[in-house]
Amino acid sequence: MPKGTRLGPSLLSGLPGHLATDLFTGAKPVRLAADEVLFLADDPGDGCYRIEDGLLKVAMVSRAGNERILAFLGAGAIVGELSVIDSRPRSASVVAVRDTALSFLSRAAFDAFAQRHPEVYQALVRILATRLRETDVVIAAGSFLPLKGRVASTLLELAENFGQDVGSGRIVIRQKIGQSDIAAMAGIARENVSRILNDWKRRKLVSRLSGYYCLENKSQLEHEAEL
Amino acid sequence: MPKGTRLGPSLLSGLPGHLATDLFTGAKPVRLAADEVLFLADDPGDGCYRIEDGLLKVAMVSRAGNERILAFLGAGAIVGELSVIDSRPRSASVVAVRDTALSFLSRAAFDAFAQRHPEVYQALVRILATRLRETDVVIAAGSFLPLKGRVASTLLELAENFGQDVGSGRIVIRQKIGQSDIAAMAGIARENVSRILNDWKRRKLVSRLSGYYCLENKSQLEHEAEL
DNA sequence: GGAATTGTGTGATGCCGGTCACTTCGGCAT
DNA sequence: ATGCCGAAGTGACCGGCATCACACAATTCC
Repeated sequence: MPKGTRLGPSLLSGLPGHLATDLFTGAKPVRLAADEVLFLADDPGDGCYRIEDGLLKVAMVSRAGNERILAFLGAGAIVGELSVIDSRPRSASVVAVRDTALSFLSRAAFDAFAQRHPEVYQALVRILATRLRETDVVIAAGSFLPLKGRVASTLLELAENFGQDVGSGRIVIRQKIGQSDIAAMAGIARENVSRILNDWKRRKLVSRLSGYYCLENKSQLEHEAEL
Repeated sequence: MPKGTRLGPSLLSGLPGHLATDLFTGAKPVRLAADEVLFLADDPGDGCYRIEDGLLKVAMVSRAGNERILAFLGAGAIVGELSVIDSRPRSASVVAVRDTALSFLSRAAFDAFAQRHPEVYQALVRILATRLRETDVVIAAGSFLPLKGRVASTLLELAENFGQDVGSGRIVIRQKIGQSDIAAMAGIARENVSRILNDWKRRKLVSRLSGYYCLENKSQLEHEAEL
């Protein structure tokens, strides 16, 4: 029997334990049903949320209706902090992928808490730094990589966040992600994701395990993502 | 005679006055000649810099040698903070565009100061939030906009940072930016920048004022950048 | 002041990848 | 099972943009 279940650690961008619980005690619970929107880009924003349970999708939508997915966020992640920090409108839209439980923290409450516990800023700085590095990688991928590379890169990112190692280097992505989601993350057409994924299935780089995508050969995928 | 010289405010991402001076007193001065590199992506990083004077270019370079410019940073800006925050390697390369004077602050010095003045974290959070929003815009542009749109968007970004209003809505970009720079910022081929810019010259959207590009009609450009 | 170097303009060519138009599959409810 | 509907495969086409290959400024430098 293989080793089993290790959860992606820092990549959910959570705060260190006690801080999170302290900060969000008294936060107002919010529930979202699947496909319900939390907020839209350009909405005014006066608070942030912590994901207690469920899955959210962060995306930008063009006037033409195309969407570019910036991230999927799971339990423990903070979402909507930017507006709390700089009081500007929301920079992206957030929708629940499935039923999700959140805690809402108003800017006022945050500010009050932060006044008493300046350490939150330090934690926030770490979170933002991580996000910044991630988006830099996305920009680099979009600039330099051809289709395959971007898909590989996307798959690896998903594996980081939602991967579960099931022995001999095989990693299952334990979320029902469709190929249109992958397409929107990589910023390419859905049809091409199909073609590429099939090619990789034939070459045993990925497989489908009861509905979930599974990386059979991570290092080879990493190789596809280079240059 | 027109109004003249107003400098782009927050977009150089500086810290509020007294903090910056306090934080960087005792920082070691560093000088870079034009085209000298400050550091390269993946270098280990153990400190950050403040730009006292001059101009730096932040870019990522692909294995194939193509470069994607993330930002130009001028006096007052902080560069290299990410590595100070999370102790990871530099996320991008930085080169001096012209002779530049910097102050170097080691991570140790930063940590020590931050311990005594937790407000720096709050300021840092603001800076990072701004950067995050900027890169989001870049991703959106890269995802949704056609060539012209990206060039327009790039020009407007430059105008934000280095624009000087010279009356009747005309904005001169007071830096010697070549069209290969614009190309690398927009992530497109240099030749196309040439074609597009000429088209816009004919249509009186932009002009060349003694070697500097000048936006004749900002709102029209903004329109080109939409959808 | 010319030569060397660097930046800019413009056409011709080709290909990557998006779009269209289907077919086929897979899950889920009747 | 049977039918339904959304997701996944696949080919044909075609257009936007990179690339190549230069001519032509415009600087910089002896």
